Amino acid sequence: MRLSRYPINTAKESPADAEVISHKLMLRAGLIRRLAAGIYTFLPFGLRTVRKVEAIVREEMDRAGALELLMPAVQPAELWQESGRWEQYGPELLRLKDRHERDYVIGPTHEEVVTDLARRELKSYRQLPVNFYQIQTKFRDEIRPRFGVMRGREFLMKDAYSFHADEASLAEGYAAMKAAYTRMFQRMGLNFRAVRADTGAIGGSASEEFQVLADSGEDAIAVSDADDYAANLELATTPAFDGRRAPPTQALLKVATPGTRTIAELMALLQVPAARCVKTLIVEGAAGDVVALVIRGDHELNTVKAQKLPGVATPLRMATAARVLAATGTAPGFLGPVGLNCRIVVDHAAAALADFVCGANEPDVHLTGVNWSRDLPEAQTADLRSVVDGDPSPSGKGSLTIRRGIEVGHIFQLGRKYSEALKLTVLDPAGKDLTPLMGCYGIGVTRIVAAAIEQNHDDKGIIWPEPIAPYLVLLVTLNHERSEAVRAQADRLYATFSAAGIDVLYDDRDARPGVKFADAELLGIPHCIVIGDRSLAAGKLEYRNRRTGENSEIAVDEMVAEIRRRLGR
RNA sequence: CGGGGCGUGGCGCAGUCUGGUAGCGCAUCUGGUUUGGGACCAGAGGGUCGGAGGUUCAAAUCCUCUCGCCCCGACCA
Repeated sequence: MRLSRYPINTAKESPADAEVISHKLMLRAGLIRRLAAGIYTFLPFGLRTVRKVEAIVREEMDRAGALELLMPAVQPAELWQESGRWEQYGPELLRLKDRHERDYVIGPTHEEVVTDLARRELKSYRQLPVNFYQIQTKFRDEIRPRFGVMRGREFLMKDAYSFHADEASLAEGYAAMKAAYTRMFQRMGLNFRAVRADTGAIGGSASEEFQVLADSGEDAIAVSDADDYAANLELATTPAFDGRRAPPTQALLKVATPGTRTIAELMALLQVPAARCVKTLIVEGAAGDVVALVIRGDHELNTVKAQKLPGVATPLRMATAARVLAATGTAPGFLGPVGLNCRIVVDHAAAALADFVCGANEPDVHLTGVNWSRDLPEAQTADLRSVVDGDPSPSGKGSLTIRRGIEVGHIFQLGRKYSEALKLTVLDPAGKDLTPLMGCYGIGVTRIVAAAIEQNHDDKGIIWPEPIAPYLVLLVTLNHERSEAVRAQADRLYATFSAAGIDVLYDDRDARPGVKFADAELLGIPHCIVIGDRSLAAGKLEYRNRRTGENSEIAVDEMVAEIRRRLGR
């Protein structure tokens, strides 16, 4: 494409409401334009990258044997009522009425539609397993859309749904998808991890997220430095308390700690590290009672883990101050496990402590030199906290680091949630009804574009990974208005690359060199050829590599071959 | 939904406190000079100051209501 015929300008400044680098660069480089909150137009440059991502996704899905189809964005409410999600999904589901006052939704996901399709088409176990996928526009009315297309309300998603006769087949299909996803993200040149994820309300036995590592990511993940263990912080674990702890060396002591309610205040007053203190959190129990959760002072309660504990209310609710007073006789700030008259669950790390500090269940008093067994009974232990940097990996090898990630893919073993709700059955070999198991597999196509930029940029602009670059080669002419030779040479190269099917962008604008170089860097095309009188006089052209910064002179006659060599084609 | 902030040419902002009839940079257009890292000179177009109502001789500026956007949090898979 010739830039002189492209009407979208780049910008030196980015709009004030853009926060993360990918959003700023996408606006400045003219990849997207905002239409409404979380709703964006993809301009030609942006769309080209979207299409490249789609092509890779499609190739790998097809290779894995999945079948592409295209389902409607607008879906009748009846299906959602049948699955129960009309009530469950909440305000994120965009609902609308047609002219006959019939209810519809704009699909945030397609389990209902694909299961409806399956129950109409699939009759026999012989048709299983099968995996249907599509690349299609989704709408989720996010509470807070942000970061451009990273968390938009309307976005492109690849969603796939597999149907299986038994668990073994589901596990096989799931593994095939995991392998396909791994290949896709590798091909896109992304630095990512497959991380174990909470299955949440959807349930099911396995779920992994594909997280692109980036500081701006909205998810926290724990990554092992010694093997491939990686998990969402929501469920990352570290080895449990093994029963060994240091012997007591201090006597149990009551100390006056007036007004000292926080761990930070306690550390300052008693000159003890937070890791030697415990905090006692009172949460609502499932039976109308309360449960005390004991965590080391430097650790954070993990709500996902805590609410999975038997006897704890779901969702997790902290007890009110009044409830705490009624149950313990004292107010939050001076609670401790010693002599506490309710169910106590202790985090493994807190259980491993000796000579620790805690509240005395009396106002303005704490205990020091507290030891399990000696001063209070051993209590039930559990994994209650979020792991922190440096915790040992649960695999026993290496330690964990907390990283930020952008979730670009998520694979699930769904089980029979939707096949049961929508009464999908096929006949088994004995002629009996069989309710298939399902898996679902999502990829945020437009989010990948933003995630790729988060990971591939410098202070000048985007640095596209070759496989998803909107163009592979950029031709930049310098002062072609004054040089017929420059223009002719550039035109020839443009024709050559075009004929060879190599995506080439031709900056043939009547602009000054500085403008063209700045835009070249902003747009981030991997390979740039500069055609100017100066080098042309010596029979050379200039080659610039956006990623490595390489800047070399190559003979005119060799340039095309050199580019092809670098592109491997 | 709670808290905070912001709405002034396409973009970035000043002007608001202390009312006096809208300005700067970028971008765009015209002419000229320039030409290997976002040129310079001269000129031009473009804004009912988010919207509605009110106060006032006079409102971007003060008051009321309202809409939109952004940030933090809660919520959500």
